[in-house]
Order: sequence, then C-alpha cells, then structure tokens
Amino acid sequence: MTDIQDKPEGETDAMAKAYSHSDVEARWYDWWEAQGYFTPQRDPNKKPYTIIMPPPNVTGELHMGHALTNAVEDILIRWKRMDGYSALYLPGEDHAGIAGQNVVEKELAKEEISRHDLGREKFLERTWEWMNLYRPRIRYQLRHLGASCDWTRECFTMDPGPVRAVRTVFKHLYDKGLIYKGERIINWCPRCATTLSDLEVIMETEPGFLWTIRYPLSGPDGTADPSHPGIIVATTRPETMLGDTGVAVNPDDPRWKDMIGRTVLLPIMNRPIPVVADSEVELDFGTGAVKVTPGHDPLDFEIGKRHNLPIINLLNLDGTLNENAGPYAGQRVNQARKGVVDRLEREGYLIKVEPHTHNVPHCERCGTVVEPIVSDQWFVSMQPLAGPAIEAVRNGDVRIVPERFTKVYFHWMENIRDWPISRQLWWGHRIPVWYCDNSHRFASDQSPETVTACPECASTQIHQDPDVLDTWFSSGLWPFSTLGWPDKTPDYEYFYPTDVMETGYDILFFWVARMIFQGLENTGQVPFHTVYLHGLVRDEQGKKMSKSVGNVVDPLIMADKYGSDALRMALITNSSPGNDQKFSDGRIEQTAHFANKLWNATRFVLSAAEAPAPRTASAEPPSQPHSLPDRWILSRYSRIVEQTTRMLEEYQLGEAGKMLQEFVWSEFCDWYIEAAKGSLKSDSATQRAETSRIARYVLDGLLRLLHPYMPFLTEELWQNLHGWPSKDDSLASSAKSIMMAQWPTPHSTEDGAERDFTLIMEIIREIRNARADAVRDAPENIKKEMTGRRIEAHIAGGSRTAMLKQEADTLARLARLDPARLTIAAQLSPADRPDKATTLVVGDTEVVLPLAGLVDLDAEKKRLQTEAEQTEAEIERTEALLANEGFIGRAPANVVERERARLASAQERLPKLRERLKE
RNA sequence: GGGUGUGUAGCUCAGUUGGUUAGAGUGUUCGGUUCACAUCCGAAAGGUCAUAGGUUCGAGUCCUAUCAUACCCACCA
Repeated sequence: MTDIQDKPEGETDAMAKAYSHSDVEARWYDWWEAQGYFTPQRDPNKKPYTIIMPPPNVTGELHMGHALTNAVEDILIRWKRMDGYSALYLPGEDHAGIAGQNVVEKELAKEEISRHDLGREKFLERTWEWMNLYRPRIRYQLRHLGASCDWTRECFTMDPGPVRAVRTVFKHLYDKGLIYKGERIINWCPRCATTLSDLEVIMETEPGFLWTIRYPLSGPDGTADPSHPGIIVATTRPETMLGDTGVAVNPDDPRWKDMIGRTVLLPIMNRPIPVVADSEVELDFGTGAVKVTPGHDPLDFEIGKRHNLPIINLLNLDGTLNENAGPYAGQRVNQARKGVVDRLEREGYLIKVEPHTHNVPHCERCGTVVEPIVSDQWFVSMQPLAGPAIEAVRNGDVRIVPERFTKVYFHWMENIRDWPISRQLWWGHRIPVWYCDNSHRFASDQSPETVTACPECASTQIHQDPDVLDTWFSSGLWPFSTLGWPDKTPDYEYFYPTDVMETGYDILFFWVARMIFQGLENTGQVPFHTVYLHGLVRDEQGKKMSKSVGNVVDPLIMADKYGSDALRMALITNSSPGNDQKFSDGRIEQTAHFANKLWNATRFVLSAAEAPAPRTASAEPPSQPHSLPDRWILSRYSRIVEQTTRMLEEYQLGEAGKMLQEFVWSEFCDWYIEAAKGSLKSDSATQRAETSRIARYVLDGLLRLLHPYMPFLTEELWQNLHGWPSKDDSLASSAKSIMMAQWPTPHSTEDGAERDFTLIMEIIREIRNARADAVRDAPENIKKEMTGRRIEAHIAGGSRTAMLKQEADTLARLARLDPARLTIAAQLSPADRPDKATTLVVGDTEVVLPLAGLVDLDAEKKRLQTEAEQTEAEIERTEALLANEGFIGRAPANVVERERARLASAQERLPKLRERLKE
C-alpha cells in the first residue's frame, strides 16, 4: 500500500537542520494503520485496555475540545499499548438528534424549503446524505491528529448494531415498567417543535416586568363584586392569565386568610376560579397570591394537580395562541402579552408594573424561548435506576477524575427527575412502540419491517409511534452497543467493561451519568472504571468558543501551522484535569520549538553514533559506564522513567508531559549532551563507543516516553535512530515501530553519580554567573576582551578533589576555563590565591577566579559579606529546626536528613567565606 | 437559594498523602559567530502564593471567614 518503510526520497543520510512537521506527520499514519497496529487482537495472554471514543456529532468540523479529548485518549491508549496491553481505541460518530436535524433543516432553508415540504422519508434521505458527507471529514481530522483508533471497529450511532441495542434496551425498560407514557408538563421549543429535557434548556437572566393584577371577587350572581377588593396577584407573564384556573395563597398568610375557598372572577375571560391554599406559595414574594396556570408553568402544574384545577392549554405547537385564548387566538405570545396588559389596564385591573429581572428558558440548540406545556410524552423512571448508579461511584467501582466531580454527580443523581425521552423529530432512533386499532400498545425489539401484527389481538392495523428518542438515549448505551451488545460477541466478552471514559465535564449529566445507569441496568456491570473529565478550551480572552461568536479556532489549522504533535503536547501540558484553559498560539509555538529541539538532539546523537542503535529495548548499555556524565544521565533517566509511569497511572498527563519536556531540554540537551561531547571526542575508541551507546539508549527511551504525546515526531526520530526500518517481515512489530515498542523500564539509579555531577553543575553555574556579573559591570574595552575568552581558575576540591580532577575537561569546557591555567588541588597554594580574585564557595569546594583587572575589591568584599550573612542565617535556621523536638520527632527521616545535610554544608562554607573576608 | 472552581513572577499557567530559600514558558535586561539546534546557548531582575484569622514542629497546600471572578444546579409566580 505504501513505501513508507523506505527512507523518504530526496533525503540524504543527514537529517535536515530544522524540523519540518508537515513531511513527517504525513508519513506515518497510513503505514501504522496498514501494519494493523491500531487493531488489537483478543489475545488471552494480554490484558485488554479499552477506551471508547466519545462520538463527535456529525454536524460539522471538529473543534479544539475534540482535539484535547482525542489527545488525552490517544496518550492513554498509546501508553497502554506499549505497556503490553491489548489496547482498543474504538472510534465513532453520533447522529446528534436535534442538532443533526437542525443542520439539515438549515441547508433546506437555503433552498427555501422545509422538511415538511420534503416529507419524512425524503428528509431522512437528505440527512443521511449529510452524515455520509461529514463522517469522512471527521475521520480525516482524527487521523490528522494522530488518533490511533481502530477503524475496523468504527461505529455510528445509527448503525444496525446500536439501533438494535436501542430497541432492546427500550423494550427491556418498557416491559419492566421503567419506561412509561404520561401527560406531564414539559419544555417545548416552538422553533424545533419538540420536547426538551431540562438539561437541553438554558436559563438566561433577562430584564422583564412584574405586573400586579387584581382579580375581583365573584359576586353571588357570577359578576364581579364591586364592594370587595378581590385578590391581587403578581406575574411576569400576564398573557398566561388567559389559562388561569385558580389563585393560590399560602395557608399561613394573614393577608389572604379569608379569601381561601372563595371564588374570584378571571378578568377578560370572565371565568370564575377558586382561591386555594398551598404551602408552596412564598409569603414574601410579590403579593403573596399566585395566579395558577397549570397548563404553562411547572409549579402551577403541581399546585393544580393537588387542588384538582383544570388544565387549559393556550398554545399551538408553533408557539401561537390557540382558541382557548379567546380574543387573542392566533397571536404570538409577545403580541398577546401586550394586548392583555392593555386591556387589563383599560378595565382597571392592572395595579402596577415594575421592572423585574427573571430567568427565561431558551432552547439549547436554537435559542428560542421555551414554553412549558402539558403534553403526552415518554419518560424513563429514574428513581430505580439512580440508586445503583450512585452506589457504583460511592463504592469506587467508578472513579471520577478529578474527584470533586463526584459530589456534583451525587447531587444531580440524588435529585434526579424522570427523563423525558420522546422527541418530536424525524432524525433519530424511532420509538419502538406500536399501536393497533383496538387500542393496544406494545414495544418490540425486532426490526420494524418485521413488526406486522399486534401480539394481543393479532390485528395488522398497527402503526409505529412517530416520535424519536432523545439522542442521549443511544449515547448512554455507547460503551457496549459499540462492542456488539446485546449479543455476547467475542469483542464484548473481551473488551467490556471498558477502562476509561474521557470527556468534558460539561456532559457529566447528559452522558456520563446515563452511561453508568444504562450499563448497570443492561449489562450488570459498570461501563468503565474511570471517568476522566477535561476542562473546556476557551479563546484567548477566556470566552467560550462558539460558532456564532466567531472565536472558534480550528484545530486542523493549528496542526498545519505548528504540527499535530505540538498541538497535542500544548493542549495537554497547559492545563490540569477539570480546569478550563485559554487557548493561545504562543503555547503551541513553544511546543513546536520543543519538537525542533528533540529533532536536533537526535541529529546530534546520530552524528556521534558509529552504527544504528539496536531495535529492542533489551540492548542495554554497560551496567558500569565509566564517565560521570554517562552514569549521571542513566540515573536521572531511570528516575524519569519511574516518575513518568507513576504520573500516567495517576492520570497526571500534563505534569508528566511537562516533566519530560523539561528533562529533555535541560538535563539531556543542555547538560548531558554538552558534557558528553568530551568523551565523544575522547582518544579512547571504547570510551567514544560507550558514551555514544548510552546517549542512544537514553534518547531511545525518551522518545518512547514521549511517543504517546508526540506520535509522529517520535516515530520519525526513532526510525532514524535505528537506521530506518527494513522491509524484513520477520521483524517483530515491536522492533518495527516505536508505537509497538516496549514501554521503558528504569535502568538503575546511582546516588553518588548524581551527587557528583550536581556539584559539577553547581560549580559551572557559579563560574558562569560570576563571569557574567564581572563582564556586566566592566567598561566596554574590557568587556570585549573578556568575551569568549577562556579564563584562569583554581579549585580547592577538599574531599572531592579526585572526582573534580577527573572531570576537569567537563568543567573547563562548560565553564569556559583555560585548561592550561586550571588547577585543582585539595588545598590551594597562596600563589593560586591572588589578591584580586573572586572566590566562590560551592559546597565544600572553593573556586578562585583571578579575573584580571576586573575585580573590584570592595565589591568582592561586599559580595562575600552578603554570602556569609546568608550562610549564617541558614545555619541559624537549620539549627533551630534541628533543635526542635517536634520536628525531629515527627518529620519524616529523609526530611530531617536533608536539613542535617544543609546545616553541615553551611557550616563548611562559613569558615571559608570568613577566611576570604579577613584577607 | 444551593453547590463547585479560580485568585501564585509584567503576561499565560503548573505545583496530588503539608516538608529545603515556591517553579515553567513567555516578556524584560545583559552577554554569546563553541563543529545538534539562533525554532539556539549562558546569565540576571521579577513573587508578603487575594485578604484576615486558625490548626501544625512546619501551610501555596488543611480549616474558618471575607473580597474578587467564573461556572453548575434549582427557578420566586
């Protein structure tokens, strides 16, 4: 299929000087896929590791949030795959119910037709066309971002498998009595012409008015009693008074006590309505009396039920008023409101109008004001399902990261209300319920074409419920419907329950909670053991990215500009789980620089190599390397391997990534490579080979640690490091590609080497620092002379003399000392301590720098003085700490030890500083 | 009304069982044509970790209160 295994044409053996992401990132994905690396086998000797991708909506392009989601998931999957698991990352897309229907309706609107012009069947054809157009785009984007998902198992929520799972679950819950149909007050979007769940309704605070209206007492003859003041109600929606069927007051309200049980006359409609007592009515809001509109207010609906008040529906499904609204029939709500208020005012019923801010419900998808209406809809009974779902999180079967979201989850689950699942849409899973002409009703899990007769009366005059299910109904089954459930397929048996569900915290209720109870109810198991919730990716100002605001950043554009690797790394290292992040170009640019750094580090290691590195991790370096930098980097590398693995296990993906980045840049590149240049130029061929081998070994391991974060670049570099892949098919996959290579294990740590090299680094830093100080204050001519010149230095090494002598070359090169004028001895002779010199005390060593003509004696004295004072303070502090019995007794041993070492080191420094001061 | 975050260097952010003198990137200043890298190297300045109390031998980290800010849930008509 592809020649990717060949070294790309036009490239010589030398790698390019600068890293170019576009060539590299185009090179590997198809090869990986063709090699079958993304497709895990059901290997009984391996443990499964499963992540089901949250299916992106097929409504458009992927956004930054998707890029983050897929980066996190792919990091986990790639890590586990290398760590020996049979890792399945199952991709898919969501049909997106109402959102999916809306995008197609918008398309139709451009042609100036509505879905009704097309009819249900044609409309669904159009919608499928859209889906088939956009699904490949999503696939392309996921590939571009490097997601190592198994395309052979790709799934769509409207595929036959998930469709059957939906019917099976529906029938199960229906037969169990957990799905029921009933008249309830629900949210109605007049624009989308469908029911919405509470979660799909966004409350927005808006300025409005509070109208105070008088309802006169109904006299004995059924007309208004002019001798009585009546009852005064307050409302934010005066037009709903047309549907009032009562007035409610609090039973303890002295103002209205004698009104309870009496009848008032509804203005305009001239309808007698009762005054009832209900404790839900607040005493201190408005007038204490509430007009009751059971047809159009959730609270009023409840009050009406308690007092047997009739329900009057005022609205047509398109949001206009119906014949029950009397003279206002046919008008829209706002128009009717004005009319009602005007008339009430004319007739003297309007007492006052005051400004009042209140919350207005809007449709999540189209922004239209949502109307509460009473309607016959399908519901899922939540009480029985919520219990086990709460228990699963409480007992740790499901762990939520970050942990604080468990509280949010509990609160929602414990106060859950029944879930309205029917939607008056065309696009979605049709409700598998049929009605026969003998008024029987039944649910079926069979394919609709095969449902031909009523099971009760055998009538063939049957019709299916026209509604479809809330899109989140099928989403809730996703962790198992994608694996073949309800059949006990081999995949289901092997990969379920899954491991991690990774998604944004904004869909904790919509989706995560529903997957948990659906999984428990239908499979008897939790669908995943960990929920990892990431934060939102916001724009540079911290605003939510949205198409309408126009501040959406396309991840593909960023990937083209800086590389997918850089984008992934930037998204993951610049945030912590559950917290939002502001997106900025600068951060990606910085990680793109890191990619270049890694590229060049590899170039260097390769240039020093005499042969390609062995392709397996077992080819380890000698257990007793000779040079200090080699011993040091192996030890440090081993710690990094251990820490990276531990952090990944704790889901600290960003921290691990940052640590690796810093380690590569600072310790590996700035210190190790610079120091290793010494032995790489050594006269000894064995020494050269040894260091080269260790550099390759460590770099190989670092590339593998970084591979989950930056898959393309690390593959390219790994292949370069190993002499580019051969076409030898007998090679194990773990030797062919970094993505199948073994996850690194620590080599060995060596405290002594770390201590020694740390001292070397400190001495070098001190010398560089002193030199920069001296040059900074020097006059221009001396500055010139000093620049780039190697300087004289004398080091009193005390107990470290032997080690320092051995590292003289490293010291001289990295601190830019003149080797001919560098002396290292246990004690310095007076000749090595000229008057005009800077003395640096580093641990128990002293460095004397005779910076000819540059040392200002007074300034030098002052510097030493300050340093001595600081050291004294240090001694004082640590001594006090160590004299404190509470500290000695309760602090952990290593902390006490560290303080002792600090004290000892300060006590060693102080006399040396004082001695210098005396001179 | 209930709940959850956030507040750390000029800017953007890390900091997970409390443990040295709080870190990174970026920006600023100074220096650098060392044969991997100027997408680079070296150095410096810059923080009373929002405020006030408390617990503790020890607090950026735990507790209480306050202020600022963001979000979630509920919906008082």
